[in-house]
Amino acid sequence: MGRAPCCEKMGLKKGPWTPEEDRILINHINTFGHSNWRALPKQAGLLRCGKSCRLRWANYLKPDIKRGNFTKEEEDAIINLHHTLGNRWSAIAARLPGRTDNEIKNVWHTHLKKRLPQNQQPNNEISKQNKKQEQNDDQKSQCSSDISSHNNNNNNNNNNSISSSVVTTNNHDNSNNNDDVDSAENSFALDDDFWSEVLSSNKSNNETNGVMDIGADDYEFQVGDEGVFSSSSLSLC
DNA sequence: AAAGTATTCAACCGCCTTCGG
DNA sequence: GCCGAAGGCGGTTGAATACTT
Repeated sequence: MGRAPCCEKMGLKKGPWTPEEDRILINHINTFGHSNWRALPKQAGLLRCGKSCRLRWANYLKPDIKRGNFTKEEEDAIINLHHTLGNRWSAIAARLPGRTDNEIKNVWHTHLKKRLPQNQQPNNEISKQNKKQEQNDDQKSQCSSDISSHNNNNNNNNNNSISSSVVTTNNHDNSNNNDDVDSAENSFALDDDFWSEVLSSNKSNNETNGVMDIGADDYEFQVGDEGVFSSSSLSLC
């Protein structure tokens, strides 16, 4: 039957985005949202396909994106999450607030992969086997995405550190994929514990709103307001 | 200083999944 | 239940930049 191209090839611009295009896209999304990516470029007057707009927004323009180098803690978290989840960058990104899947993927391929000893090279089968399970998990709760989507207003300053203890207990080798599936679930539990722990300790220290200290850096957040980091969204059900 | 090589990262491509008619 | 459109994801590419010789 043939697959329709993602966008009309004629007349649509490709390649790096200009500041002007960025400005147009940001203004349009801030005003109208992005309920329909395919229609968005036309409405906004951009000569881009919807996919390109979505990618630009998701990976670069979205306000809660944290730019700059990855902290040691973040890198450790990525390594451990990758060990657990495989190449499921979006799932990893969902656990690292402010970081995008593309960014994580890049940093993995450019830095982190090289650190692994030969016998710990990733086994991509993990990701395939876990995919269904993860989808079920995601359906049960939007907890992961909530983590990233609820920390608006913290961008730029939120040099928040993810404790390496989040996921550091998976030191088993990856030769047994079935074990990995189980371990993955266990590590999700660890993940949950981590966030609950962070939040509960924060609550005791800072009441409901204030500065969360996780690791070396402070993390500002508010509880309850729409669109901000909230303990209810992080409890991971 | 110039040329060659390596590295980084934004962006694209194509497949898969989801959703609505 | 089927089909097509749209969104989302991971793999890959290639231009820009950094580094080495």
